[in-house]
Amino acid sequence: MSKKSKTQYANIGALSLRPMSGYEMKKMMAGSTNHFWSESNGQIYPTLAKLAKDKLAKLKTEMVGTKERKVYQITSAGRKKLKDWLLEAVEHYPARNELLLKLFYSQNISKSQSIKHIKQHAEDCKKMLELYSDIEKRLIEKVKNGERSVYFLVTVLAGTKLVRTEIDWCKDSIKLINQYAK
Amino acid sequence: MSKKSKTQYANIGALSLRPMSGYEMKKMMAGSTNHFWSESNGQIYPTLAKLAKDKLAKLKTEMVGTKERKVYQITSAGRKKLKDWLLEAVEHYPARNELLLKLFYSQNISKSQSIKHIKQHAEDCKKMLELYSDIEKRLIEKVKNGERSVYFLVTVLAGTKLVRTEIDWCKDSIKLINQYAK
DNA sequence: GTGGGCATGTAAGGTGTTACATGATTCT
DNA sequence: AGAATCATGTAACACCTTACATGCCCAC
Repeated sequence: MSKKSKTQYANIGALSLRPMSGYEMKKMMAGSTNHFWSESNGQIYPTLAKLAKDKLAKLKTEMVGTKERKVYQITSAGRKKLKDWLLEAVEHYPARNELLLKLFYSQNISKSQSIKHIKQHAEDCKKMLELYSDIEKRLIEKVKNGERSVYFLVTVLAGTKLVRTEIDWCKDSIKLINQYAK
Repeated sequence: MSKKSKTQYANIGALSLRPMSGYEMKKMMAGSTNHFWSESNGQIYPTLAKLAKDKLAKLKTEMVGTKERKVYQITSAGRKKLKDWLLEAVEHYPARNELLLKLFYSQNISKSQSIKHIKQHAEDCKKMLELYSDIEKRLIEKVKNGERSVYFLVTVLAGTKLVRTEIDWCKDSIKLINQYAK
């Protein structure tokens, strides 16, 4: 059996911020937890239904014209479940990184080819850094103004710090490869 | 359908270093690619068999006493397959990080509780840093002595740089949470 | 003699993605 | 009118891990 899924908790967590529909949850994840957690529709909708079945969330169907909109609201049992999980020790996922895997075996190709991948990665990181930096700035302001966003801030800080390091690593690696690879 | 698996390439890659049995490959991965790529027996053995079937590797069964030992050797078709993949653009995996997920929703618990997770993570990182640093030192020596290990070095460098950054981030985050969380 | 490392493999089962199906509403 | 967005959901399928099954060999 595989490692216990954390999807359920990611979804109760989202509902702990405010009541939401599946569609909104998807958007919300794409906009704020995307760099460390994201889920597809194939997970969100069934999980939300199960949450309601297990009384961890309460379903309220709103009508938008003739179209329904299913808004889920966390229950006290749901909050309890979330807290219990938050207190549990963090489990580690074996991370996979295809760039590093390719580099590890790059003796088999020319240095210009392997450097191309690294340069591309640096570009990608720079784009992400721009994005995260803006969010970071706004969150720092919010936190200083007394809003309770420290926890959002620390997750974004992880993003900015790590991509900055990756950009550094790209530079160092290119130098090393240029100097020492055949 | 899910993203195309890279398992096959990880295994041909390993065979590009030297002929190996499944058992050795497992050990080898645990010892050197573990921080960015690892595989279980349930993947390695069937993949190796398929590689032989597809003529990407050649199987030689050695006898150790009465016990067989299946050593796989990369073929030229295998090398070609590996090179083609090495030249392809890197695909990104959506990384999941349970610590960040927990922190994101940690308004729901006390700051001492959330800080506990971060401290634990810092400890874990420090252990990894020790481990990686040793390997890094040895590889730097090798590279300076003209051995072709630059590519191994850059992957280890990614490890050390990133965990160092994570340790920094832990410190910063603890401060921020202490100062601003309720 | 027994525990641990060597060595190969399979079965079961959960996880999660992609792609599809469907249709209303709103913006250009 | 047509495209984009809102909105919900399912089916098929690949992927990967865990756990098990099996048995030899060697050192203590």
